[in-house]
Amino acid sequence: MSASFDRLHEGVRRWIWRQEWEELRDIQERSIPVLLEGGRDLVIAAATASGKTEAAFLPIVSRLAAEDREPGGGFDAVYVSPLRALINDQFGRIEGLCEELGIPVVKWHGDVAASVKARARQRPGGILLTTPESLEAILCRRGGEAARLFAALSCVVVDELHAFLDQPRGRQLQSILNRLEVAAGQRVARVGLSATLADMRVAAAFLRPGDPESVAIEQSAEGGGELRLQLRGYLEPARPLRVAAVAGDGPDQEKADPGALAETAIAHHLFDTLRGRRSLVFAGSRGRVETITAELAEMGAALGVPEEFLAHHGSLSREIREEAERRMRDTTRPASIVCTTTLELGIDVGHIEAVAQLGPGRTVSGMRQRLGRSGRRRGRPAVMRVYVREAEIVASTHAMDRLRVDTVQACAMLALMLRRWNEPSVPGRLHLSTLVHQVLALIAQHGGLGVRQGWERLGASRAFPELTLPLYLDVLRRMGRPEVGLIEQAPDGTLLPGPEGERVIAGRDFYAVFMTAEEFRVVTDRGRALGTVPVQTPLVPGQLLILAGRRWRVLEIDGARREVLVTRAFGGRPPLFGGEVGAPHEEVVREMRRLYEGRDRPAYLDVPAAGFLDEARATYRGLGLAGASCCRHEDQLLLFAWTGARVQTALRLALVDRGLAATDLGLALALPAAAGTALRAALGALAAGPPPEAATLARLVEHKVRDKYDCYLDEDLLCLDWASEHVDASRVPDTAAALLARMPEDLGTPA
DNA sequence: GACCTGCTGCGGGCTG
Repeated sequence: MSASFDRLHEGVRRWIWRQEWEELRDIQERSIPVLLEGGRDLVIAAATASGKTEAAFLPIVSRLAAEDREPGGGFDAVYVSPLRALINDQFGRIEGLCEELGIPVVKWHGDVAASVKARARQRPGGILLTTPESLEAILCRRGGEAARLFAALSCVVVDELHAFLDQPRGRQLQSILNRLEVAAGQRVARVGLSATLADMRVAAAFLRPGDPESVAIEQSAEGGGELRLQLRGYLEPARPLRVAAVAGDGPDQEKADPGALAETAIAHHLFDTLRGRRSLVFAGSRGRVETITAELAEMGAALGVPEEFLAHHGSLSREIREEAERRMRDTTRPASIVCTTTLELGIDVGHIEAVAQLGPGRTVSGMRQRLGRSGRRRGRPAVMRVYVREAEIVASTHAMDRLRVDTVQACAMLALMLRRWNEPSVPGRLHLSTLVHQVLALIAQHGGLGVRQGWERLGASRAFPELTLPLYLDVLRRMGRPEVGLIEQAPDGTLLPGPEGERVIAGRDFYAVFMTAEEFRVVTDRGRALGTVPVQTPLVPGQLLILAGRRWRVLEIDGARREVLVTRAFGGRPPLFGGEVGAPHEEVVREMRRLYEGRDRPAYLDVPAAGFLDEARATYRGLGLAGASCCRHEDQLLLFAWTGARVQTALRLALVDRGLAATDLGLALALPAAAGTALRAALGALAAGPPPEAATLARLVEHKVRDKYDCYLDEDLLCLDWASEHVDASRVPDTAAALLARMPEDLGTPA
């Protein structure tokens, strides 16, 4: 077959023959030599379904088979996945191969029976497939056994690596990787698998924070197949007919909602192009999944055709979601799923012909990940349609709406995706909530922790790369305050759990570093679990509700059991899951500016979308933005810094700090029209001075508690942590100077 | 600031 193939263990080669593979895939050829040698960290980047899992496990299993390890001497390799569903998928793929060679494979996550885990603990060996949270639980509950369980550990494989980047969960995993190496008493090779990375250095830095240069990188050359992109525009009429609303008639009232007409037109297009095919529709929010799926289902019902559009998101029950996934894998009949980010990761839903995305979405990497789910078979194009809605322009339309921000943003993101750009990692994030968690976890694992030992594990090890010794000590002092009670100090200096710490560590949800909101379960009168709604959702009996793409009426609410009983009905709206969209990355904003200033129309725009882009450029010129940083719109000044969220937040807070009422509109800051002179003075001062202190600016923000253990931090620590994520103050002077240089002389004339 | 993700051990009752 090939040189790489010949180097594999005989049993592995036999298994490959039996699979009737004609050749090894490109990424497998490349990864096998690196991993057969062992010891080396490696990032494996290749498209979905390109054989990444085998690229990692063929050589790892080969090595284990050749070494003939002592049974029960500890797990030889650990596979970490962000999803239980992925562990179940991978178990099926690895088990057959390992069985052949007598290497045990054990699944370990929340759904696995305690008896299976007990057996694995008694005779640990082979490959352990698990989650970060289960590893956390093993280390915390069985700290004394960790050395025995992981004594033989030679390799850790992290699947869907990009899902951990920049997340509290990723920081926890980095700390756990370090704790595993300490337990093993040796350096353990780290292997990361990902489909969507554009910048391999980010992945390398995640995998081995102290020494990213040493990480090998293998990228597949395959996957440059044909790409079919379209951006479709839909016009939102300014005054939808309100005839039915006057009559007060339930279901029809929905049709009078602003946006319902464009939404219906989008649903019609989805129905016409996707029916009879296999596709995914990324709707952007759970609420929109529900309304679109319900609309598609009703179109099908009106035509009397079989149901083929299914809903999939995080508030639907496992039963409903797995049913949709099974239906997608059934190749005998067509089906499409309307989903949120739930189907962005590698859950197996079979071959997908086309992908649709509603709205520009939040990130370019998300867009690439979604596109990657289509056209997975060789010779098939990847198809993606992006749908945007824009309001009809009438006399009262706001300048920001006339700038057609969604259309221009979607254009910019598609352009950046085609240039293979991805959002980089946010530098300098502290993750103090996760640090608090890891201090408690280390105490739980070892039954106590020396102050110095904690610093070695969390700071010096680079598990928290931005952590300084003084900040670490500040966090410990805060955790030890009597009113916080997370930790106490024994006479010899050892850190022990305080009363609150005992309570937190003993809790069932200690192992996860993210929060879960309280929810009601929604059950049908036939006893079927549909999903959950946030407890804040205002619910009364008789109320109408859309869930799982169907319409329901609430029969009864059982507050004690946190359960809502529903029956089939007509009308209704989705539960209020809540939320707004944030600003895109700076590079996206820069690309948007290039689009406003350019003249060419990308080929992938349909006629209405091209019209939106023309209108956007006309507005841009009309507002004088080609030469000016600021314009007047009615009673507002609009300030365009073209910087992206973190610098713009710093600028806004610096202006607020100087008494100016600045609000963030996404692409621009808005100030009262009368503030023109004061704005000029404030920008002058900011341009001349040193950069403002980010943590001081954060004091102006009220709701900074976001992550699970933020509630234990004081205002000072919270400001540092919040600023490290949301504020880039270093560029405020330059940005202020640039704004000032392009400030028009006369701000008094309305645009 | 959208979306998503995870989970132990024990005691009591029932079955074979």
